[in-house]
Amino acid sequence: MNNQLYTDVLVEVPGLQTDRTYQYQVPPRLAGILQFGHRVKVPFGKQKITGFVVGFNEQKAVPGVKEIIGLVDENPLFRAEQLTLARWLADYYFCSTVKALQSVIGPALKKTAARSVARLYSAVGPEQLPLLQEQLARSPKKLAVLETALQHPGLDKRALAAVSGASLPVINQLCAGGQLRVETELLARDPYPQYEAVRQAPVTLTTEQGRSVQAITAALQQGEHRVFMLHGVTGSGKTEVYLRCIEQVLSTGRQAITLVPEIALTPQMVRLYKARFGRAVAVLHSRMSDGERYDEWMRIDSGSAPVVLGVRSAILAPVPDPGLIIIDEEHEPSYKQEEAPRYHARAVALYRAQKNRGVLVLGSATPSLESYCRTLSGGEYTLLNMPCRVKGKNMPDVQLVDMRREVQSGNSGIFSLLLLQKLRSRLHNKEQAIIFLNRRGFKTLVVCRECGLVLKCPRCEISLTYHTDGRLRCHYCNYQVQALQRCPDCGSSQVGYFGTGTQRVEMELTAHLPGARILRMDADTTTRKGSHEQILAAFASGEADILVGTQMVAKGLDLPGVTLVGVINADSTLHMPDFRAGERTFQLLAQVAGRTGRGDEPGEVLIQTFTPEHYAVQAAARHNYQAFFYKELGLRKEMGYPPFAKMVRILVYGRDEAAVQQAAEKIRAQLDRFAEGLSGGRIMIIGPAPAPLARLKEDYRWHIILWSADYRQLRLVMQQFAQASHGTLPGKALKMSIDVDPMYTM
DNA sequence: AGCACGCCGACT
DNA sequence: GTCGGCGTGCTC
Repeated sequence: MNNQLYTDVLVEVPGLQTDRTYQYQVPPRLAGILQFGHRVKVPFGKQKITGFVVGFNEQKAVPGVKEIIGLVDENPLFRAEQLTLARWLADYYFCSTVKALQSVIGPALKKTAARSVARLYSAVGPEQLPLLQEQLARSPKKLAVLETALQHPGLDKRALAAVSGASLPVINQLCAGGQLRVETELLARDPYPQYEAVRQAPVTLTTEQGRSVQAITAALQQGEHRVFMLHGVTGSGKTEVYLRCIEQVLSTGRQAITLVPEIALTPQMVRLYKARFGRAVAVLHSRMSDGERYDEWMRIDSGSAPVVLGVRSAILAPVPDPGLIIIDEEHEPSYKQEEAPRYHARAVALYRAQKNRGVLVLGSATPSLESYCRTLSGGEYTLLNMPCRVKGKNMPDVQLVDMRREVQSGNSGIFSLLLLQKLRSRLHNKEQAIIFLNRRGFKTLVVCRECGLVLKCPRCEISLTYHTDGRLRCHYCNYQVQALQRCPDCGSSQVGYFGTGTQRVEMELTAHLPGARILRMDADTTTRKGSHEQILAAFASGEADILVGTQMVAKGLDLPGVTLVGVINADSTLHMPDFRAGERTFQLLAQVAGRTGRGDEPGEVLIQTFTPEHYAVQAAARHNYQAFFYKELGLRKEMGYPPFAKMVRILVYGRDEAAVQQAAEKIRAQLDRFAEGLSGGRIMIIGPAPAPLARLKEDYRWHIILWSADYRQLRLVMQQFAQASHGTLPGKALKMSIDVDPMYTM
């Protein structure tokens, strides 16, 4: 259908960040065969590289046009919509189109030889058996094989050998001689073959669930683009709402994508979907083999799996007509890809839903500020509230312990007296407890242990970080001040640095509670695959009294035998040098506070903190999202941070610190020049400053952060910069990354 | 990424 | 005088 002579190819050259296509001549032997979406081998300079066919021409555009060498795959790998999506990604996130395309068609590129079986059939019919017996009188093994093949058609080689008692070479001879016919059958890998659709007794929806389902299905029937924010506390039954809505969208002949965070995509979750939709479900997650993912991808592409359940990258799946996209736990930072293209699955979902007149449902107990503020009056999202737990379970009691008082009364240990007392009573009653250590803080954080003051940058409201040169620095703008001996607020000399590890907690716990059986779960004890589950299983079966762990225990908090959860340092994430520190602390504490007490016993939560009056801590303790939201929103507005602005972060990194700093300074000067030429909304540019993670894997890291309420202006600056730099830096040892809407500024 | 072109220092 | 340093630029 295309008698085109020339083709546009998007080339894949490492180190070359270009959105240009290159024209190649179509050799006669590929005329009529070469199609849009084909992966091809092409000459490029002196090398041979791969590229993707993205267009055709009748006319030569370049005098020295070269010829395509050949096809890499038999079939095209993508359709026009997928290229459009890749182009959007490349444009929005300032990365090369090939890189974006490679992400969009990821699994298709990793095509592994599909598993197949060679089934064997006798080439002669049973009526010829007497004749065979005569012919093969001197080859009893061959005869036995053919007789077996007649009796049991369709065995594979090994089975045929076993049943007939012959060896494999005999069978191979028969195949070669044509007496056995070989049929190759492709096996589709099904990663979850054991979960088939089972009819269940229909669940009766709560009033709130019913209302939410009705609102969403009504929109689905209208076939209009809408966005719903499903704000439901943990245990309010959001999943059932999702399943009902998917049923509805399937009935209109369209498809649904559900995204869940990595840790939530457990076998139980898959079982739930498979039980409702059976083989219609395709699952995509990072622990699958390339082959399994490829098979699921193809089932999606062909339309035979209209229900997609997966992690972040599933938002790129080749679903033909996604009428419904659901993002569960939409606030989770794992939806942001931390390598190019640095996309946020929620942003991609919004794009696809808009383009496709689809419905987007964002579910969370602790919605991101970005999303929730769009439900306010005048916003474009519709809020659906589900404030109650199903079956009338109550939220657990949360108590705050002021650690400053503990210090004042002479207890400078990790544990408050109250926590120790409660732990002892749990041990006595043979109940279990979890100690949650919010460790992801910085040892270099400066805190007054008397009044709880944390030193902050006067310009950025970001916590200052202690450097070994004795100075305190802001990792946003590079503000510096000499380290203080005394607290500037209360004059106390009890100024110290934060940092408590799980090992130390475990040790001190053993000292305080001799005889208690303690399990530790953190990055050190969960290196092996599955060790995470093993530790939780051991704890669930009562092999230990206390489980000590970091973030990752948060998902194991549903254990019914647990009646106490203790949080050691609620503050440590609070004062991370990041503008989202408060939001992340609230989300974490709210999650902890919301997850216990699912058994019959009411759960109890104890949060130790140096700043009990902090709004994020207070709101989490009271299960009050609104209180947190409005306070945080006010602060963001004051500072002009997202969601009131769009933010872009440029990170420069490399082995040579001086070169890194110099390059970062050059970039800053360049950005200033680009920004100067614009009239419009103001663009804030700070840095270059050493990134909070100033050194990572041998590389020194400096960054520049830009933000503006006027996103178009910011884009104009960035577009000029991206064009000028081509995504690369002069000097071989220097690297750069551009992060649009960064989740972390570390 | 490779590989060319191109303009300044120490060698036969 | 030339050989070669790797800075800058291009690859259909």
